[in-house]
Amino acid sequence: MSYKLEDHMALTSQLYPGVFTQMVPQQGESKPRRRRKKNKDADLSGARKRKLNEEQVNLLEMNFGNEHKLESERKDKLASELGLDPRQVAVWFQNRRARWKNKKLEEEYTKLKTSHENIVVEKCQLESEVLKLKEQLSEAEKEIQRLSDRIDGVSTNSPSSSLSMAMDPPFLGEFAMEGYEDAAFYMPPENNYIPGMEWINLYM
DNA sequence: AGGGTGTAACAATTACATCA
DNA sequence: CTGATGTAATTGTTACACCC
Repeated sequence: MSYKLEDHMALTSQLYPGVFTQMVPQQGESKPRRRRKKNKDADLSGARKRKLNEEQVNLLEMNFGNEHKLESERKDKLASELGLDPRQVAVWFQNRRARWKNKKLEEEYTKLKTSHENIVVEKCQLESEVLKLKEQLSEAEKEIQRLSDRIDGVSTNSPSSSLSMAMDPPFLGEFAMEGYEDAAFYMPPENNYIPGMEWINLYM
């Protein structure tokens, strides 16, 4: 039989190479599953042979490590090597794939959770920085207001001066320096630092 | 084209074993 | 003894290939 299941599966198993993803999950109303009866006639005579022994599990694990998918040829070979029914080998692989998938999902969840936590921390840091900057901006605005008021005061005392002249020292002529004790106002220090005006550096 | 059938894979569930 | 947990096995569903 030229069954091209692999071709179809290749498209749907991007997440877990070697393992087929679920077909479209059944959604909507889920039909009640028939319950299996307890097997009261279970083989109570001698060993139940339910648990696989360590050697069998080791070999199965090794094989699973190489390839999660189990072709029928490999299944039969493994089964005869392990002295198991091929059906048991198939079931073991099926269950093992389910466990592996669960583990991967858990890992993925942990990764996403960590990533989310980091982002939350970063968000907090950014928010506190925004608060700080807002505070600085407010201080700077207050400072501007203060200076502006001061200039207004100066212009009231000397009718001939104007705001533009006050803000533009070269036009103050020979009285320029005497009129202002606080030279820093128009001649910032070397480091350009003005208390409460740190923000201005952002634009310089 | 489309319905029937077989097959393989999977999720969900059950049954049993083991351990604290 | 009992509940929790792990795992082998079963059941039901889905998608696909193939045939008529």
